[in-house]
Amino acid sequence: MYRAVRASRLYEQIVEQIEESILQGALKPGDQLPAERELAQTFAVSRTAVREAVKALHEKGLVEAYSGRGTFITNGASQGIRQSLHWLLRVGHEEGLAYLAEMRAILEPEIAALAATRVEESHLAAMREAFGVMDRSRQDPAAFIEADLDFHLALAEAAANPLILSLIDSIVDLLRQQRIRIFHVQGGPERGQFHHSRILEAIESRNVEGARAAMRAHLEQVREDSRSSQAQPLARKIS
Amino acid sequence: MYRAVRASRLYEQIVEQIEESILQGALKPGDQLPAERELAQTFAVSRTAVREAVKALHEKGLVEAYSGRGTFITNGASQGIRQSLHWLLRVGHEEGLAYLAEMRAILEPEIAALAATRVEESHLAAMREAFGVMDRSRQDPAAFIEADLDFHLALAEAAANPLILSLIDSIVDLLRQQRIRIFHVQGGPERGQFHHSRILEAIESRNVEGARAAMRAHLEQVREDSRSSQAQPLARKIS
DNA sequence: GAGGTATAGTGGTCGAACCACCGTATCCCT
DNA sequence: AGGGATACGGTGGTTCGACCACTATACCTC
Repeated sequence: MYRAVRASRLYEQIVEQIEESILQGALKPGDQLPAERELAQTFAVSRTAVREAVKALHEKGLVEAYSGRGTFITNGASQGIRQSLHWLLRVGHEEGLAYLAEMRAILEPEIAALAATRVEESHLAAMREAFGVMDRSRQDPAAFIEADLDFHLALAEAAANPLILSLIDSIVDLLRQQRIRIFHVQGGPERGQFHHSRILEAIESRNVEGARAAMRAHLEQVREDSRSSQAQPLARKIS
Repeated sequence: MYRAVRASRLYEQIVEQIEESILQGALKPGDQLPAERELAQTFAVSRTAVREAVKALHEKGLVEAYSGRGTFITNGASQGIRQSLHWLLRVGHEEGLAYLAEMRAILEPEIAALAATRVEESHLAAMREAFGVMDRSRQDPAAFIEADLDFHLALAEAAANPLILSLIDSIVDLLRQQRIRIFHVQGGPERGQFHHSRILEAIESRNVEGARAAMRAHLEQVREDSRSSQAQPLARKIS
């Protein structure tokens, strides 16, 4: 059944060494990686091997290469999660969005609860800012949705769990691309803002149970709006 | 701020075409990808470009290459999630495990709840099997832990949400590597089995609230055992 | 028939060369 | 002296052709 593990794979060793350098702090996000030709010399391997290593690092989201400029370290460690979810969504087609919504329904209330215990002033400021933008953008779907996602992202940051943050970051990114627009249901933004304000208030007053309940109510409303917008597909015309 | 998106990147186009083939069903898991030299001819590019594409697909977890045999399609779409979590854990060091535990604490009770509504006989069989193995392995830490993880995995499968399943699958895989062993706390396995049986019963009788509560209680116990095992680090000696 | 041995095909690595692109320093013209 | 076109060096992207290590299979020998 099992096959002997081969330690070989030259480029993997290079990947590990570079990853180690990042972990040690020798390479920080934004730093430029040495040129491929130089790395090849350093590791005493061909440039091909180095390129494969860089390619792997790129796919992991640890590095970004710009032709003519160089390769730079990024902090997009959640890149891989985003891509995986993206793929799972593609193979899942329509049901995929339902699964994504279900996952949100599980995560977000607890995120709100965590946020209520750990929130700091900077997060509150970001949330208030996003809330304000939404208030001013009831006529601008794109801006409203953008701010909506920012709101949820700030909330996830307040929960202060990098793993969960990465997950929500990926989900938000997917929603941004899919451009869910339950938005145009009659009175949608108003109802959304009502719930947002309740969430914000609960977080501000460190009310754990209140935050959880408010988020649940919010998601419940979004789900119902989503259903009714499917019933009248005209509302989906807006890009 | 933004930079023009360059569509170029030859190998990315190849990646997309192959991904498309997989989505269309022309390539199914287990199938062998055409040889690199052949693909190069098909796409009318150099073998190098093909290799970079294959490398990218490999990093995404869509493909597995064996030297001397060929490259095969895999169904490990959650590979990327695993790697990302693995990386986030590495950069997070010690706290990482706490964050992981927190995420589990959020997900698993809801998974149990979902499972209670969707479970099928095959999942129940898998869970009973894992339960039985644990019962017979109170003296064998490795086997017990393995079965424990299987139990939680079967539960996640019963929840019938592929996104969540991928996540739990990744988390379980990480825990397997990290070899958490709260196991050796006095009476640990017995307490664990008590909770497992309660969870199993709740799922069997489709008791949503009961399943959620039982899982919460289980995780709570694990957390306490984990704390006390840190207090007496001797228990960590077992590999 | 059982054994080992050639063989052909696979992915992995190498090296050299060329391309397209970018930033900058330089030079020339005004 | 100032400002804009230009040349240059460096970077990643791509190509080619060759060789290596490995694997499975077919063949050949005993």
